[in-house]
Amino acid sequence: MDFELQATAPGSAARAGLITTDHGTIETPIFMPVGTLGSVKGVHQHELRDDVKAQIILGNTYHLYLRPGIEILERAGGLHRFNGWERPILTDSGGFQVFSLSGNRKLTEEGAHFRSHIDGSRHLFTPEGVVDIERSIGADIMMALDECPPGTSDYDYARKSLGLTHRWLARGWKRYKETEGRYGYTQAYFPIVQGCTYKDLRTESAKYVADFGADGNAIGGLAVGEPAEVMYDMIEVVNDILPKDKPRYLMGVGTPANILEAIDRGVDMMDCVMPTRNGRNGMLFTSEGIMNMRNKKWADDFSPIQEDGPSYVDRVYSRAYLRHLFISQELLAMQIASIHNLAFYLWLVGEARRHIMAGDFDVWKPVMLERVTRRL
RNA sequence: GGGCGAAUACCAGAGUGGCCAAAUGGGGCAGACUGUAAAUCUGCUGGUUUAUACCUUCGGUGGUUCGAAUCCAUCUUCGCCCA
Repeated sequence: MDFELQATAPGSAARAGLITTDHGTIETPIFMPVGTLGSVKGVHQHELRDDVKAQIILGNTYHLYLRPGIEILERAGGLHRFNGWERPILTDSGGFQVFSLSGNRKLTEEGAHFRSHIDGSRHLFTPEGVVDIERSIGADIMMALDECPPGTSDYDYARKSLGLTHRWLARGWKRYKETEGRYGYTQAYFPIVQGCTYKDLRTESAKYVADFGADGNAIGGLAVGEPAEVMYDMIEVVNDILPKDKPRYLMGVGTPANILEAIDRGVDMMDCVMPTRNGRNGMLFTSEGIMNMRNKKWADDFSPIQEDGPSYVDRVYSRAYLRHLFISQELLAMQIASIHNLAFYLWLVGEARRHIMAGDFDVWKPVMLERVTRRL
């Protein structure tokens, strides 16, 4: 994997770049749709590619390991072959599930002991084992196994957790270096900075992570309950230390506003379930603000979803019709909303990139920020 | 013409003397959702700008009772059955 820094924005830490993988290039800053189980919920691959214009999608190690299972993925020839997505894929390690399935897991030095949320069966994720699984999935970018502590963690817990994440990282990195891609293409391995909301821990972690010299570096453990301003502070602290010539991936973020702020602070890659999950639940993000499509105010609004929107669904379907589909619980409602939201997210980061390269990101961003946070 | 049964909030439907502004479901209104255990979850849904408070409601009218959605009489409407 290769990263070329193409431009930096005056008056900002924002940058534009190009990531090259064996499955194609990625223009940064980029938003990555989440496809936990190997599917971006409700969106066909051709819609993802041609309409949403996704350049890379996510899969999840924990979920894919449980279903369909590693053996099937290996026999399929990896996830790209299995799901028909020929562009890059990034796999999360399952670290976030350690956090979100907190009732069903126990952490030891060895690894994360899980109970499957599906059948209650017991499993152990070690840093080495997760690398092996991600090799089998065949992700272009593999994430290290980490612990993602809640944003409200106290200092002692955060410090202890960070130590574990770092020791796991060293073990995972060792396994990564000892193995190779099993389908004939290369796979990158991204370490993850943790440290909760404590600047000294974030600093320590960023330094520790940077020393591995990985192809890219991630910032984890944010947008997990802490105030947005604290998250922005942490991004600044970390990005001050992470190497400039490698992509920086802010994990699990976020709202359109979060994304603009993250880009402004030098983040290159982001992912979030928000455009798809909130879309399925009736929330639309647009360049004019946020709409709850279940609200009655749209019942007789026959104007397009977004007249100048980046996706065909924006122009073909009216707000009134989309509301009708949501109220009637039609599957199409969730599909339209997912495509629209993803296309909007990709448009947003594409515009950010364009303005970074044009040199007026610092002018464009505050205007856009005001617009995307409106409630329509 | 005769007999039986039923009428409850937007809809369906519990409740058969006080704990009933009235269960439950649907519908409606609004909110939440950030590396997806989520096509999920939460709140509200007679009125009074807030309410553990008051007012108006359970087909109509008139009674019984300290007290009625609940009991009685009668009327109206609907359904079923018999001629």
